[in-house]
Amino acid sequence: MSSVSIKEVATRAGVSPGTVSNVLNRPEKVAEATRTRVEEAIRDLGFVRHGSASSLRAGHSRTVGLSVIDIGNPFFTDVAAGVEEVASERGYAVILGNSSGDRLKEERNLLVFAEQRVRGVLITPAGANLAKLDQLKERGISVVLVDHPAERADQCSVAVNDITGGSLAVSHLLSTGAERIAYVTGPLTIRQCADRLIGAERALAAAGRDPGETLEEIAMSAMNARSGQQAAEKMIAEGRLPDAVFCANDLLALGMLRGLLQAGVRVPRDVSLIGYDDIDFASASTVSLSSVRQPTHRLGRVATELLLDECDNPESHAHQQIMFQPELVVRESTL
Amino acid sequence: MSSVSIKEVATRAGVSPGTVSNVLNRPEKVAEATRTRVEEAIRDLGFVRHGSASSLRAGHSRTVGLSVIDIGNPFFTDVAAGVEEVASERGYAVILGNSSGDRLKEERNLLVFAEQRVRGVLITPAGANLAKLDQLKERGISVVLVDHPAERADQCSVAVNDITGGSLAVSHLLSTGAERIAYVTGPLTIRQCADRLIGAERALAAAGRDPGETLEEIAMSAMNARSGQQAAEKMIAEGRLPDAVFCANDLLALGMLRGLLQAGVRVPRDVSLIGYDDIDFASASTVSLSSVRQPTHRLGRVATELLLDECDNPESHAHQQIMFQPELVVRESTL
DNA sequence: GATCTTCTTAAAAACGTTTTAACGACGGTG
DNA sequence: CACCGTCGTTAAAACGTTTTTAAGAAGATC
Repeated sequence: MSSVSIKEVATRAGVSPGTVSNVLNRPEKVAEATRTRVEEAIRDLGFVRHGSASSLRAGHSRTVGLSVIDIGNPFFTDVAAGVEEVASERGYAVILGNSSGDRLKEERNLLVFAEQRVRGVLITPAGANLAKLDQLKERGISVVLVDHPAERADQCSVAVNDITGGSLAVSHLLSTGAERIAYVTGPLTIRQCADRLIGAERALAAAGRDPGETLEEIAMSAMNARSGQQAAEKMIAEGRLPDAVFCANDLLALGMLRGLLQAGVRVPRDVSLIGYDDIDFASASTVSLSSVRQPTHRLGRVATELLLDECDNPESHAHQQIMFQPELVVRESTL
Repeated sequence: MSSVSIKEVATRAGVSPGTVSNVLNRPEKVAEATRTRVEEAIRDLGFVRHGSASSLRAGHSRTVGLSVIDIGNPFFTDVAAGVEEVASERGYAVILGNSSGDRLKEERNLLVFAEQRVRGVLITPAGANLAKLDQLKERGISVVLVDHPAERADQCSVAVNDITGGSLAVSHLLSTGAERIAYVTGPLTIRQCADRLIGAERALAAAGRDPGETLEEIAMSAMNARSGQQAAEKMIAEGRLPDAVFCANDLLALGMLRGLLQAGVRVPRDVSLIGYDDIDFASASTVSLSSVRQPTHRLGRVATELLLDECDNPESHAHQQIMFQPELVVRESTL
């Protein structure tokens, strides 16, 4: 209602609006005495800057857009937490969009971001909306790809090497003596799932095994615990248990674990099991789950730092495609 | 960069800027022919409305602020998903703030919301920042309390009855024959923890038990799986196992489960166990976890609907304090 | 054919800030 | 003593919308 404007602050402090603006944005430019006077006036009147007016005139806002595929997945939640942390530290607000893997929803999120004239966008692309992203850049909105390596050099991206991750997992399984391995995954159209498979095959090749003989793929439509359990039931029904199971994420692995134990299969004695992501619940499960850890929180932090650097130093900024390396975490399920 | 303004759309369509604005905001006020002409121009030029300019002039933005206590907790994640859903449906953007239970951080979030001139704020209060919330309302920003019943009638709130929830859990434990029950909780300064305790005591009283005899409180400083496991280890070290354990949330319960099983305690045969929240992982754990389900997703949806109703129909809007009822979910851990 | 309605569009002011160019005062230098 | 930077401040224009008021055109009525 009673919104205090910069003008009222100015009259109370006995200066011009321009000076108040300077106090707000370039405090070093204004004399000590007047500055404190203005700051007092601001406090007394409870003035808070009108972000819209500010960004209208300045040409850019202090907000970033974040579009994730599934806010319910602990992986993305961790990323989001990292993003929020950095943004908040630097005085930026985060506008959250959840695409649910839906291309249209993602497009709508991008439109909202464009309307809000966000300073930049962090996105884990779901659909093939790359063209839309270029449109954003033409509008002067920087874009950083999260958990998706950029194909081109004029773009920043932060990702984790999923091929390495797949190799780590399968090499480890081989080292425990596995001869037949099942790869339980989501749709192979998902880049992460496909890359982890490639890594798995490389590890087999490096060990002199024939992937066709050693590895069996079980692709589920969803990547949650329910699907994992269904995969387990299917395996058991068919009566051909592998020595080891590699799941494309921890939710699948937790479901698999439950399915196996319920059928009386001992983990890891009968079947070794490894997941991916190392979500918190991986270590909390009864047979604690081996997994491939990704620096999720850092992913979010670094992506945001990259983005804000690109915004604040557009000239000196060098685009980077950062690729983190995943890390093997051995727990009880693969002893 | 090349931001298309309403003016350019106007010239291309051969109308005035005002007419374009009408097409955008009151399409029914403008003749069919000109409207389609303007819409074409908008499409051809790739015009997107400048949100800042719009809210500056209109006096309000199409954004809501959401401040949660811990974005890493699946409970809040579910709430956030519900919020995002409704907001997105109605063309609102969600600005996300994570208070991490820190009072100062929460205050900073509210400041950011105020600067962005959000239309309204959804908040699960962490600190005692109720005064700050009143300041927001004076500024014309509506506030809806989430998972926290409003003390006053001039405020909307959405919560779940934690007293009932505590009763449900403990009544159920009693029905399985428990004589001595442990309540593993976070700090009792947290309203939810305290209310669930009250409910537990009521259930005991209703069953004619003496709370002092039957119930032992174990308060941990954090409410995660690690704390739950520590609580289990402490109980085992002291050598006095209760018949049943009621944990104030599922993270604690999962840790407790792991701690008990590792020590060779059988669940539910030796000790029954029930958690709270019914997060996805509750059903996925090896001994699936009984829990008290809260309508988390709905909590977020309803809170947002309430908020947007208050914004859009300020006159006809009636403040509501909605209290949902929790629901007992019985699984293997309390058979 | 003139006047009056009704419907549609145009023109201009306003929202609250940032920014640029200009200005005055003050010391220091020639 | 005149001149010239420097520093601190101000006045005014601009950002892209929305909204209000006024004007114009088309059609209807007498």
